[in-house]
Amino acid sequence: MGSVPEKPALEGLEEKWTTRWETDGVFRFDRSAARERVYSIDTPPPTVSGSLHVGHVFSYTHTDVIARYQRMRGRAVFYPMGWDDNGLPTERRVQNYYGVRCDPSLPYDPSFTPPATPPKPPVAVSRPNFVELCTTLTVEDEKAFEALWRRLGLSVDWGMTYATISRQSRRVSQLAFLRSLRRGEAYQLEAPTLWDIDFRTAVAQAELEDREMPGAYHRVRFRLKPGLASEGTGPESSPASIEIETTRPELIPACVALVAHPDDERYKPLFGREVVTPLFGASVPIRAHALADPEKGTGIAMICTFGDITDVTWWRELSLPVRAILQANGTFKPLTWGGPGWSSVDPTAAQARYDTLAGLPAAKARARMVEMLKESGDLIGEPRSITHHVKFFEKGDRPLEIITSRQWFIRTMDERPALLERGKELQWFPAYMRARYENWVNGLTGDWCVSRQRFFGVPFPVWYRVDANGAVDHSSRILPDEASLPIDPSTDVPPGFEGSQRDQPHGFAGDPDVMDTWATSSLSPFIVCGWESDPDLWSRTYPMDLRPQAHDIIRTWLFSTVLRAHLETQHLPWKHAAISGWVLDPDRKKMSKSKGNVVTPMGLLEEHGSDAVRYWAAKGGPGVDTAFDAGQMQVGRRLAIKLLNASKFVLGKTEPAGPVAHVLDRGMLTRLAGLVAQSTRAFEEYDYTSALRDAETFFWWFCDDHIEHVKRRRAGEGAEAESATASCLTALSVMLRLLAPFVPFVTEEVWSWWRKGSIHTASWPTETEVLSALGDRPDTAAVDALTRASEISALIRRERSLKKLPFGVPVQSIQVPVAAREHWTAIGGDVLAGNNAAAARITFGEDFAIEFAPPVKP
RNA sequence: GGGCGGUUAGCUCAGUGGUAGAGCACCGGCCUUACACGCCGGCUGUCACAGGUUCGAAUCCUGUACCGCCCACCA
Repeated sequence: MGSVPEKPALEGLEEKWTTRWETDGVFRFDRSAARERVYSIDTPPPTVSGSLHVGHVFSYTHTDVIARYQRMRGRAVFYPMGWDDNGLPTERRVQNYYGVRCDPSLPYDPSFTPPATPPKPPVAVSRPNFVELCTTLTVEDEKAFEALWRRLGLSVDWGMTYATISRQSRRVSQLAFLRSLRRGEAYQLEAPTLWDIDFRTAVAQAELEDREMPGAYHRVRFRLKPGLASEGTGPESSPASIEIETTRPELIPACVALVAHPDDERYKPLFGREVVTPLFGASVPIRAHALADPEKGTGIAMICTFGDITDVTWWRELSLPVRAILQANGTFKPLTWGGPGWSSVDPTAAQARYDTLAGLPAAKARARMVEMLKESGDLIGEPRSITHHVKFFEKGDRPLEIITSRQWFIRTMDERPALLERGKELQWFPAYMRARYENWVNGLTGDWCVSRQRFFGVPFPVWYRVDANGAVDHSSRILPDEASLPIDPSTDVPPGFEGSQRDQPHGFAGDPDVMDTWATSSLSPFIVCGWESDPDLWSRTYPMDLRPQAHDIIRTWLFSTVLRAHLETQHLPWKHAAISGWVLDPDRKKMSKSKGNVVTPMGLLEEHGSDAVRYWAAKGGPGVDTAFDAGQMQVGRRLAIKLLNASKFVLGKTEPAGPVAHVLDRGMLTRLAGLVAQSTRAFEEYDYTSALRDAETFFWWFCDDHIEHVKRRRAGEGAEAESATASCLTALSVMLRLLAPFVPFVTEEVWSWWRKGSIHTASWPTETEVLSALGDRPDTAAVDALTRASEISALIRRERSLKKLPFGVPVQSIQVPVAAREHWTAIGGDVLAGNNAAAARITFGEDFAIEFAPPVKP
């Protein structure tokens, strides 16, 4: 136990208590707790290569408030912290930070050290060297992140941090993958997939975003080939040519068909006929498909392999051939016209034209193509400028292409009905967020592509046999033992082979790809709860209680976690999902770096104090986007200061404390008991916002109204003074605990003045506990008296204020409204003492009336 | 185009059938032996709009407008 300082202050509380909490192990998870007593939280691992911003401070505070509440309720809180260091953002940061680029063909250089300043152009390093640099840099980032979280007061168990690239994460990711592979949920396929030409990797549907781009419609003429005489209904029904509109004329060499709606009378007679592509002279059929929109363009479209995902649908459903012209880096690949698959009525001309495109990226090829179409007269009119939405990788800079490649997928389409069921089982806070999830599940267009052609990630634990010709036989997989995981097939050698056989005839080859970062993140409950590695921990923590996260990653993290848990354990990974909103600028836009208005979180904490920032954050309820508001932080700071001062006052007299006998004290504690019940109910519904608001309102009322009434009585002696002393102490203890989840530093500080142990492991107050001071029953009559007392004091203060009289001018007489008469004996003393009216003459009447002492002549 | 939220005081937001609220801001007072980083008081509204249900609607229903978000939209 400490003592009450002379001049309590907030400065330095963060350092003092974060240190103490750490040394005392206040937030250490109790590994011996049974499952029923555990409350486990699936913390979002922030991306370490980005920087933390105000939005993180906001949403992580929400989780911490809940964690602290649950801990005080007696739960063993399992609250680990993760770092998402795996994936593209880290790769990009490492490239810029060190001035390197990864070249997987290079051998590992154990003596490599990065240049002091990033060179231009970047120096090429091997994949193992690159991964080392990623690891080095993320460790630095993680330290900075942890420092911020500690300063904010997150009550995580810092002995349980995890990283998504850690050995355990790689092991879990690979193990879950192998299990999925065994069950047939994971499969490999050579198929057209969305492809980022800069990162040179496949991307998944969940990582797409639309951006508005300028574009142009080009009207292009395709000559119709003569049909069989028996098919035509007359010469007038067979035009000489068909006009299509396209925004991507450069893809004409990849055209494999034209398509119109089956009911479109304009094109009905032409289905089955062929056209010749302009410039390249390839014969392609005219086909019918319901996805063709008669309203768009000329109502007939060209199908290319592949211009967009509709092309992929058409290609698949109409069983069309592939004519791929784009390569992985987004440029036109060299090819030979007249060869297999590239027939032309004039191969020489086609080749000459194509050769001017080969090697060009799409945008340049388009310009060249327009020139050629103009020359040949196949372009009708001028291109018509439009703006349209184009799919981008969310981290990418150029539009996605669709490229055929070998990728790993996890079956999701078949699971959609079951996933919708899981979504209904999950308790969402706020409830309407479920709709986001259901929209996403219903809108899925394909299985989840989980492979990425990147370097810093979890490798697929797969090797393939290499045949006699040195070609990789993807159908002949070699899988590692589960016990050997994690492995890296690019450096580890499969059982029964020698390292020298890598990539040799009759040898083996490692799968070159790494997993989508969500393929690891989706396993966060498995990673933290010790799936298949710590059965004891697993049995105490899984399924988890809470997934806190922001709404923008429902389609990625939440969805994929539900999917993986569903596939692996056939149930939900957690009971509750608490979805936080965003922090908005005052102009209602999402706060972002590009707007130049991001405040650094550490700066915020230093300026306002952690409790103050947490106070602001806790005012934003689940799912509610909240404006950044330094004013609210000031209010939070005032609350913290008030807590110091009020506590100092209450603790200024701790004895003698007797039974709570005075009616105002009984009324106050009855009210407090109701508040405790209400706050507890709110917290159980994740409505921490109400819990804060109500506790705060009560606290200010307690300070400004109740203390002002009882302080003079308390300063005296006897049973009535002892009642005041006892009730104020009870109230302080309860209020501090009700506010502790929100303002942990100041409440801990005050607690330390008079109590042993941390307030954060003290028990959450109960209604019963408060009522025990009142003989276990609420005293409603006392609440009535309390209300009367406040009303009369308000009337007196109002008059004093309107007459602009200092407190020092005593009240001479009061006419008390008769409504208060029955309580007056009990409350009069405190009301008069609190208003410098101790000597006033009291009468009773219909209305309130008051007279102050005449001013003293100087 | 589909879905989800929102619209209440100058600002930020509570309030989900019973007399319109809080904090901030603003204005006017007050050193009252916990706190001037404080206290007291005052001002402030067609509860977006239009219909409907109801004895009674900010609240329930229908529609509209606007704001935001998620998804779809590359011919």
